[in-house]
Amino acid sequence: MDLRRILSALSEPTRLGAMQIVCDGGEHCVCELMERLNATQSRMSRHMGVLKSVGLVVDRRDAQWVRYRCNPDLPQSIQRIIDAVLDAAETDEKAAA
Amino acid sequence: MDLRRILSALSEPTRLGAMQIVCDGGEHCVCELMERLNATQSRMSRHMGVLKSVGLVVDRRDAQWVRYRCNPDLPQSIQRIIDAVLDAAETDEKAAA
DNA sequence: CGAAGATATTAGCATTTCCTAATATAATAT
DNA sequence: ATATTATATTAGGAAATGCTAATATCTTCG
Repeated sequence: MDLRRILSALSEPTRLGAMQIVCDGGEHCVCELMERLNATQSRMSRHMGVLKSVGLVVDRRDAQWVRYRCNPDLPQSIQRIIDAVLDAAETDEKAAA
Repeated sequence: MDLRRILSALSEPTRLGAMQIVCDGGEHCVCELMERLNATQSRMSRHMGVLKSVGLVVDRRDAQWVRYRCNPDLPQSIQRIIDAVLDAAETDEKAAA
């Protein structure tokens, strides 16, 4: 778990948005993420690749889909960061609305 | 408070190191930070400028020195992120030692 | 005032990051 | 087999980031 790379991964808005979706406990295919985050297929796939490479998410092939979900085995110190960041992101969104 | 810029600021090692020092509750001049973080004057000054511009630290002129300290008025949602990140950084360092 | 110390800023360059467009791969359906 | 759907990867370019070296600013000291 490379803290620097994790923070860097979270600092990109589309990736942060993906984490918000993916950390609801469920699984989400790239096509769903693309649509909800308004991203092209290539961009979305690439961003999910980054999140996967730093260990924040895991994926699983399911027929023609790839299902992403939050990595359930994150170290506690990292999980606390994710929780705090997602909470702050949510706070932001409410303030903006 | 721009979450994206805050995470980006924290993702740079010298700046994270500066946050670790500056968030001990005290004040620290650039010359101290440069020395402890092994950075040139220009680099250190620039990095502190970034931390200041995103609101993570505040500064104060004191004779020929500029004293930096953690911004004491951070929103709680941001403070939680800082705490979690500094904690994870410390965990990392202990693991590496 | 002129020298010295501390900090900030500028200029130029190298590296990284992110994007689009195009192409490749994998699985399903006809 | 071929077409379709979903995803990944590649290539090329634009923009952002970080560094060094040099210069400017501000404050103290003699």
